[in-house]
Amino acid sequence: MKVLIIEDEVMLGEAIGHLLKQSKYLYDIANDGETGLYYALSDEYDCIVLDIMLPKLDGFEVAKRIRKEGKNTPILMLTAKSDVADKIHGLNIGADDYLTKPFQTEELIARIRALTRRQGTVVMDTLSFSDLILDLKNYSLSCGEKTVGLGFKEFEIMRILMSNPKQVIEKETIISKVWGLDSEATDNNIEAYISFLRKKLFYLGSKVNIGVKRKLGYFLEA
Amino acid sequence: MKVLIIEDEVMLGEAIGHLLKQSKYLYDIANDGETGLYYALSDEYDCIVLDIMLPKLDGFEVAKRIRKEGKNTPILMLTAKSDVADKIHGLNIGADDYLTKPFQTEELIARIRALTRRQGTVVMDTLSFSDLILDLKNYSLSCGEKTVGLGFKEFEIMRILMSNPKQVIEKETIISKVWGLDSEATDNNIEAYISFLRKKLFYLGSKVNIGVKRKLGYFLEA
DNA sequence: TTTATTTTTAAGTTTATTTTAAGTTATTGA
DNA sequence: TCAATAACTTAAAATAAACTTAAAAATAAA
Repeated sequence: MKVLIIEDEVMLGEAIGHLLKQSKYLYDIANDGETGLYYALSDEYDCIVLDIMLPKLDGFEVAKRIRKEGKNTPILMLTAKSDVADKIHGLNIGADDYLTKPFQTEELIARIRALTRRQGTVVMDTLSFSDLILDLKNYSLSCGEKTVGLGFKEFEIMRILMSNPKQVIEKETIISKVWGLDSEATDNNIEAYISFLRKKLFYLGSKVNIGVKRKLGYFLEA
Repeated sequence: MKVLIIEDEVMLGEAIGHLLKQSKYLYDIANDGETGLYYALSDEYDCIVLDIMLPKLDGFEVAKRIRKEGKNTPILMLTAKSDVADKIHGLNIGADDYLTKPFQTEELIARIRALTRRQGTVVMDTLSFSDLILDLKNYSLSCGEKTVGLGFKEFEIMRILMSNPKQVIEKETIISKVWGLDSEATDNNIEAYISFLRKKLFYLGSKVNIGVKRKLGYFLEA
């Protein structure tokens, strides 16, 4: 799960990021409306935390354009004022929830959790493919009796592969979802993790293996 | 948008279908688990409404097999009991949402709408000609039961041929599309790949073969 | 802080794809 | 009919991509 934070107060942005990380979310931060919008449209995020007061493009404008592009990524708006008019305006424009600064950290996390939960649905807490079960709650992968814990990045990669089993996922996609859009990560980074994951699949004795399509990407096969 | 209803109570199935029709959805109905599963695997549906109590194969089993085949079509499970254990079991197996009978019709439609919304844009992910299917997502070519993986260049060539079946594609065109405009590649390069592809078509047992027009290029014929 | 874990880096190794090339077969037109 | 040309097939060589590791660096936890 990945959250985009659009917030110009650097310290606050980092603080939110830190909180999210502790709750096992990935995140990126954009410091102004323009870059924020650009990131938001990339489709990498499961939720967007959006400040209203922003340089270049204010939060309302950002939200409006995101919706205009047909994206319905959940948006949680942040504002300094507890102005009801602002709130209504934001919700009309397409924000999904609203939080007034200053806020309790638990409150923020709770709201993000609510938004990232699939609309009107109970959260799914495992993903499965063939004989594998990926536990989204405690970051473990199991096959029959055996279970192994996965590191953060191992987990994210496995999740991407297991949400689209048998489909070739481009390395590009994996890098931008796991390391971030503007990351320095190279193919070799992915390769190392794929190697780690394969070792774990072997240990688990699973029938599943991670296949590769040269020049393209990776996929799961039974 | 098309929904598959797997429900043995004929009246209920029809009623759901009727509701869906009013909301501009297309639908098919299967009356037992076995046919339901068969339909589900055809990849035509954007959402599946699945009863648990079913003849031949129960809903849990159907869901499990759908996921095992790597399909992640959203599944909305229906059940008569409001049993929590059932609910958890269903979600673990890969259902995306749950609804207890009897239910409000608005509720059903709202949930189906939620499940079909997050799917995003529909992309064409296969090309077909005669008995061949080229899978653009996992770079494979299949005919009936058999499937072979294609390498990058094999795939690109096959894609060009299959997008213009029966039309003669000049070698020039193939070279510039696959190797690049300013490449050093010779006709012999293409010939080698055509040979590889023919071998694979033979292995697949397809009726299709790659024909040649001397001095011009190649084409597919049934 | 120290310790443990995760992540990155980098080099050497392996492997799949791609190219080359030489021998074979088919097609064309003089 | 038979050169001549074009296309076919194949093995083996070359190349580029992917794999694997160990070790260094960074990060989180104690």
